[in-house]
Amino acid sequence: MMSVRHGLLALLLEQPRHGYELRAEFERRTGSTWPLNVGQVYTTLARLERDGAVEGGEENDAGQKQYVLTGPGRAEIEQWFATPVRRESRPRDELSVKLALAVTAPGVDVRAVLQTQRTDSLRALQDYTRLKARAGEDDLAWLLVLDGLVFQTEAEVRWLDHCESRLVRARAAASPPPAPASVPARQQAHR
Amino acid sequence: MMSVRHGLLALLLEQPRHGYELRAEFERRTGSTWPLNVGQVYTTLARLERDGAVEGGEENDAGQKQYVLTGPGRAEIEQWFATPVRRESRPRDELSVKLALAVTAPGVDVRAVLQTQRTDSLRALQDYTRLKARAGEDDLAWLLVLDGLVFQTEAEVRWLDHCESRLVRARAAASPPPAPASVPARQQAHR
DNA sequence: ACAGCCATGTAACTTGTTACATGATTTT
DNA sequence: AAAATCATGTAACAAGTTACATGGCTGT
Repeated sequence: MMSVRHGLLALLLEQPRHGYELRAEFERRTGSTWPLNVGQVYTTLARLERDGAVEGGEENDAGQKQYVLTGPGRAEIEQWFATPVRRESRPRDELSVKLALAVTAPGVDVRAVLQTQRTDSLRALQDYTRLKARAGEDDLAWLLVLDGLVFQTEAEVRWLDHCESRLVRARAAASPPPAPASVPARQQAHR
Repeated sequence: MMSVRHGLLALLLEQPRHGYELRAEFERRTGSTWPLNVGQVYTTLARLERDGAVEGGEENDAGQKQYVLTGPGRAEIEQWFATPVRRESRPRDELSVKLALAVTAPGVDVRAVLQTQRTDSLRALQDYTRLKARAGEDDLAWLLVLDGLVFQTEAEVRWLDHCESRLVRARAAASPPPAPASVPARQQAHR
């Protein structure tokens, strides 16, 4: 995490900016996915100033309060860019947790959970494709983010399919003793 | 988010349990990825009790404080299973943000960022494969989680490659005017 | 006796997030 | 004049997370 904190630092690496401008830039780059509340920019800036990463003294020609990176702030953001994002440092994946617990929870239809999620993920995929068509060639950052969403969502759908087939195999192995090879037991087709 | 909260509720759906047991079960299902601090189980249980989702009155035969689901708690967890995890409700993806901002940040070598991340992701992929080999066939939940990590990480690597080629294309389009078709400019091969 | 696990909890903190208040400037 | 946008901020809270305190019980 700390995406917002580091995001703001990264924007300040380009030039001094004021709060409202930071929000606009941040949203322009990352697209309207994950909209950023303006209030959060100010709270985050206050925390950054508290930590000595930025300074927010001087005012603009207009009455706008400019924030500038300090030395430690520059070090922090450079460190961020130089360090890979590790999976252990990311928040727990809610979908993984859900499925891991759904497989043994009583009264929970895992197939239904999978199906609901797949439907929604496929719908999301369509949305992204539509957005990509509308996004111009110019906005490189936004295009990359969108591509990332597409890649992630495609992987999610593949994983859901994979879960389903693994579940089927697990149940086949669990409930009936190995069926005779000659009669390929007709699973009940519907429901 | 709320993975821990809902995770605990899901475990309580199976049977009443006490705090320490909840941690053990949670970690067993989701594997040692994202380890769960015991303290967090108790803070989360306190919040769940505050919200009327669980009740933690009775003590075990041993001196263990058992927690049980309440009606509203049951409703909440069933709602969780019935609702897909939407991308908008997930935390901002730190890697997406990083790359979106890296492409225009001055003095930041995007290729280096991509390369560092790719190296780490590939290493993670190896770790997961090793873990999968060691995990028994029995632990279905843990296997599914691991598969999820593999799918996610593979998608990430593909995305990083995709970003690199898009960057190359964008720079080719930006810096030199379209090269004559007859001389298929030999890109420098190494480094 | 000591190490180590079982077990429960609390204090303190971080980041993320929203709802609200307030005013200036610009557009309609 | 009214509506919208620019602009700054604060109060309050949610969820995650860790470090620490405390005690019982078990095996060596």
